[in-house]
Amino acid sequence: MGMMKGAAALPLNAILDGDCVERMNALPANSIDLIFADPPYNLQLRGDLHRPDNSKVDAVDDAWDQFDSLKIYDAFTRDWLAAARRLLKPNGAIWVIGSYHNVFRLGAELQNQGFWILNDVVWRKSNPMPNFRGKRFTNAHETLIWASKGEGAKYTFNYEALKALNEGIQMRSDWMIPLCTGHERLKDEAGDKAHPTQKPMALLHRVLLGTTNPGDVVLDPFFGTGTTGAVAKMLGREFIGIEREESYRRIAEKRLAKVRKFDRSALEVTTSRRAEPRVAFGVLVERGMLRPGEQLVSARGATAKVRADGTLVGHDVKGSIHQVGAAIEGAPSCNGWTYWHFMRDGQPVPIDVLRQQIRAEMREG
Amino acid sequence: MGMMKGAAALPLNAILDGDCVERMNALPANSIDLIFADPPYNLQLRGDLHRPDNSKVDAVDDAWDQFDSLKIYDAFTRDWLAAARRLLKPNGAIWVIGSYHNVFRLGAELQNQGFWILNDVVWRKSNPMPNFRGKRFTNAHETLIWASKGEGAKYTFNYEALKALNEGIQMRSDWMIPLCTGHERLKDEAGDKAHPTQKPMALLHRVLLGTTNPGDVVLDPFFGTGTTGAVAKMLGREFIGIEREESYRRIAEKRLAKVRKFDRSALEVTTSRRAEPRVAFGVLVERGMLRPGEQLVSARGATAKVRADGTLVGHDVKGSIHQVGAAIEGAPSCNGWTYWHFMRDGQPVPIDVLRQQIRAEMREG
DNA sequence: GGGCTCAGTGAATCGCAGT
DNA sequence: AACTGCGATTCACTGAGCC
Repeated sequence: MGMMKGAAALPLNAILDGDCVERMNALPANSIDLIFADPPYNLQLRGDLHRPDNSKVDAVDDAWDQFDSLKIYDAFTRDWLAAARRLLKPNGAIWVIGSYHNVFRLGAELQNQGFWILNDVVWRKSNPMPNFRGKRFTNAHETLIWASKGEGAKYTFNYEALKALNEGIQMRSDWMIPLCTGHERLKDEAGDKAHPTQKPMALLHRVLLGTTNPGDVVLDPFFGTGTTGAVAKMLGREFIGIEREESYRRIAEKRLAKVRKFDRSALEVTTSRRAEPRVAFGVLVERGMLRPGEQLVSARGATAKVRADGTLVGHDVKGSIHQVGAAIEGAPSCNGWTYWHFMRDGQPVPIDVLRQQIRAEMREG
Repeated sequence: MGMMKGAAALPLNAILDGDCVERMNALPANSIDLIFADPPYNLQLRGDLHRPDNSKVDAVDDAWDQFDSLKIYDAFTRDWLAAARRLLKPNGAIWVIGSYHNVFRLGAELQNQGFWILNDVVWRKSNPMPNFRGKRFTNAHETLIWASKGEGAKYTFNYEALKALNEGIQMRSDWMIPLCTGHERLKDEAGDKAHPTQKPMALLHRVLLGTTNPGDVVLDPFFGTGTTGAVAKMLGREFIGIEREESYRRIAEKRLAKVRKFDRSALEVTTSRRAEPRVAFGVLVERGMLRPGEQLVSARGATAKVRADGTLVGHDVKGSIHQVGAAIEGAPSCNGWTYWHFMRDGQPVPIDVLRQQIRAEMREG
C-alpha cells in the first residue's frame, strides 16, 4: 500500500493517543484480526449546531435539531468504521456495542460498508439501574453486533469452547452478565468512578475467547480504561488501544501493568473435530485394522463390504464410506465415520474408534 | 383538523386488503393510537439448510420477503413508516419488530423521520431453533422498538399493570416468551403452518396491555393471520388490519370471529413458565471468581486445573467439572459442584458457594 | 387415564481444505 | 479462482401413539 518498511510493524500491546481515525489510518492495512469498539454516543454536539441561515427552528416538529445531530453522528460513525475496515484482515471480524440511542446507526452503517452481520448479541444486565420515574421499561440490556468483513468471508468462531463455557449447550445470542462494579470498577484519585461506561471483563472474556485465537491482534479504537486490553493480555492475545483522553490512558497503563497472562495450558480450549487432522478411511485398511472383504453394518441394519482401496460396496452402490451411507439412507449427506460399524466379539463398534486410535498415534509420533 | 365528516370514520375491527401504504394514506391523519408493525425481515437465505438428522429446515422463502437490495428495502421502509407517522395521533406510539437482518434499518429510519425511541425490547425465545452447523451463536432473540411520535411527545405507559404482570418487579427490556407453537399455531387446510412467522399472543398481550388503554385504536399494517387483532379484541381495544395476501386474510377473519373479549385462556397457556437457566461453571471463570490455571481439589485429594473455557484438566482427562470428577472416581456420574473445592486462606471451599453467589445476583437483578 | 417413547419443528443471512 | 469431495452438526417443546 505504498507503506514504508518499518511502518508495517504494529505497535503491539501499546496505547496510542490522539484521534482514532488518524491513528488507524497510520497503521498497515489488513493487519488486525479483531476489532472491538465501544464508541461514544453522547457526543454533546447539540450546542455546537448552527443552522446556516440562522433561521428559527420550526416548533411544530422538533426533529430538526435531532436530525442534524444524527447526521453528524452518522459521519463520525462512517469515518471510524471505514478506517477500521481497512485495518481488518480479510478473515477478520468486528464487534461493536451500543444502546438504542446509537446501535441502529452503527448496524445500518456496518451493512452499508459491506460488513456481514453474523449475530446481534444482547448483553442482559443482571443488575441494571431501575427506571426511577416509571415512565419506560427498565433499560436492562445493551446490544453487540458481530460482523465479518463481507458475505462469504471466513471468521473465527470457537464453537466448542463456547459450548463448554455454557455447560455443554450451544451459546445463545443473549448473555446474562452483571455490570462492572465492586473491585473491578476502576476509581480515580478522588475515589469516583474513573470511566462512566467501563465494561465488565466477563463480557470481553466471552467475546475474545469465542472469536479470536491465542496470538491474534485485537484493536480497540475507543480504549477507555482498557478492559479490552486487560482481557486480551490475560487470554494471550495481543492488543492495540487508541484513546484520546490522557486521564483514561494513564489509568489503563497502570491497570495493564498489573495484569497477568494465564498459563498456556489453561488457554488451551475445547476444540471441535473439524480442527483434528483428517484421516483417510483407506488408512485403516492399509494398517490392517479392517480387512478387505470385511463387512460393515449400520445401526439400522444396512451392510457394505470393504474394498482394498478404502471404498465400500453396498447393494448397488460403491464409493466412499460417506457416499455409500448417504445413498443407502437416501440422504443428502452422511458421516460415514459414525454411520458404519465393524463387528468385534459379536458387538458393533463404530469405525470412528479406529480413527481415534490413529489420531492418538499421530499426536504421540 | 379540516377533515370532512365521513372521511374521518375509521374502519374499526376490519381487515383491509391491498398495499399497506395506499391503504394507510386513505385513512384520516392523526387518528390512530398505536401502530404495531411486523414488516418483512428481508432474510437473505442462500442454499438449503439441513438438520444433523438430514431433515430439511422449512425456511422463510416467501416472495413477500424478497428484496433486490438494501436500497430497495430502505425505500420500502421509508414509505410505510411515513404513512404510519401521518396516521398516528400526536400522543400515539409505534412498535416495530425485526431481527438483525432488518432491525438496524428500521431503527435508523424511525430516528430519521423524527420518531423518538423510548425503549428497545428484546424478545428472548425460550425455545429457539438451534444453530445446526455450529457456525454462530444460536439466534435466540428478536428486537422490538417502541417509539413515540417525537421528542417530548406524550405516550401511554401502564407502569403498574406491567409491574403486576411481572410479579411486582418493574418490567425490564428483555422478555422471555416462547415461540408460537402447539394449538396456538394456525394451520391451513393441508395441516401445514398457515403463516411462516406467526407471533405469539403473549408478546402482543404485553405490548397492548402496557402501551394502550381500553378503547384505543391499534393498527397493524402487516396483519398476517391477525395476532394483533386477536389480542386487541381480547383486551377491549379496537383494531384495523391491513394484509395483502388473500389466504392470510381469510384465516385471520375466521380466527377473529372466534375470539371473545377478555378471553385470556390461550394467553395463560403460552406464558413462559421456564425458570432461569442453570448456572454454567464457565461463568465463574468468565467473571474472575476462579482464574484459568487455578487448581481445584476434591475432598479425597484429587486435583484438576481450570481452563479458560470452563473445562477442567485432570491427570489424563479433560471435560466438564462433572465429567472429570466422574472419571477420577471411576463413577458413572459425579456432581462437580460439590465434588470440587478451591483454596481460600489455606482452606478448601466448595465451588458451589460461588454458584450460590451468582444465583443471588440473578435473583436481585 | 397416566406415563412413556418417538417423531416433528421453529424468521437461518449455518464449510472448507486440497487441488 | 473454480471445482471436488470429505464429513461436521441440534435445543426445547409438542403431540400422537402405545402400553
